[in-house]
Amino acid sequence: MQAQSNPQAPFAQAVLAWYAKYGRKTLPWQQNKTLYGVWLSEVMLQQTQVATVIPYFERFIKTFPNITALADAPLDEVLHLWTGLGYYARARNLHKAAQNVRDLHDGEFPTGFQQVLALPGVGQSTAGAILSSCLNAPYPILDGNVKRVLSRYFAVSGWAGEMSTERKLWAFSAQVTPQDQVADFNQAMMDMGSMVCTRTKPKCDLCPLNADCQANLQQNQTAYPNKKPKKTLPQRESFFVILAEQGKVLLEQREPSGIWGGLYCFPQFERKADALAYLRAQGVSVYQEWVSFRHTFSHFHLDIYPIYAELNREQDDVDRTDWKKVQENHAEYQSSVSSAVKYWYDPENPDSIGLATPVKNLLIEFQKRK
DNA sequence: AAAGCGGGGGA
DNA sequence: TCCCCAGCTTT
Repeated sequence: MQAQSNPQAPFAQAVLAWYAKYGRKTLPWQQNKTLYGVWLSEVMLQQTQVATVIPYFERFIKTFPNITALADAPLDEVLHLWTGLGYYARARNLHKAAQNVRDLHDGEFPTGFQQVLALPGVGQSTAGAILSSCLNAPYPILDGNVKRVLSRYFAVSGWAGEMSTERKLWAFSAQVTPQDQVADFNQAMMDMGSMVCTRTKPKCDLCPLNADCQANLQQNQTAYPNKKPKKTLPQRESFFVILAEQGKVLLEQREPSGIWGGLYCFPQFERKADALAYLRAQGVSVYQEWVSFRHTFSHFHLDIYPIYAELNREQDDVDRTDWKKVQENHAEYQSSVSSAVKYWYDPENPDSIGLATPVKNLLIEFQKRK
């Protein structure tokens, strides 16, 4: 989809005039713009607000100054730097995309819309955002901020998760996007969405579009965009076994896809009896139950019950086949983190691996109690 | 406690 | 083509 309006359109004029006065112009990825940096920032900004992204972006650029450096890095290192940002599939796709650019595009980030769109983790809006921001290419975008501005301005009814509503919003975005100054225009739309056309208490008196905004004229701004139909989330529970020995903690790497894919976690059990059976198999009879807490995903609540136990190898003579395997895997880890299934993590001397937020917090709790 | 936020992948 | 999935921050 290409932008359709002419550059003199009043909508774009008003938005660009607002941007000149109030828009964001000093974000880290707006300085010395490169396709690599803008792509990285756009992927981070999916599902995540600007203020949260900034420190992560700075660390990434410092560690991986160019896309080849990112492609050549171990995935564990990428997930490590992503720890806390959430939606870890984004990090796996980012790494894969960097390798595609290295292997298929000679290490140069592509400039054609279809080539950019083909990169894993890049959809229509992100591709448009990258090429418009860096090259002023006239592609419309449709992130959450733009959706809010447009659905209010045009009084679009229907939840944006429905295809028909999504199509309407894309058509409106294409209609209002000018042919010139697209980088500033798209940035302005995102800035207006986050600074003026906010979800609650929109500052319509400061909005350059207030005279023609349907929602403002009707004084029912917060009716748009229509809310997602809500359903009660199912709840599950999980018992996290925090097994310690000599200040180190046993972690396992999760499957490459699904929840917390590729991240390292404590051994997990759906039932308490299974967690205790596991401990018995390790020759452990004494354990502590730490206070449970809830971690909420988009589709379910997870009630986490941490069970802490210490292993003391000197005192027990139980033959532990599993234990030997752990030791072997630990030895293997010395040469390559990614081949490790299980290993002993030393919080005093942490490795570059990805950790889910509850795991990271429990490791902090573990250190506090030591 | 609830809402919000882009894209991948499988039905 | 549609529907389901995912993790954290903000309100």
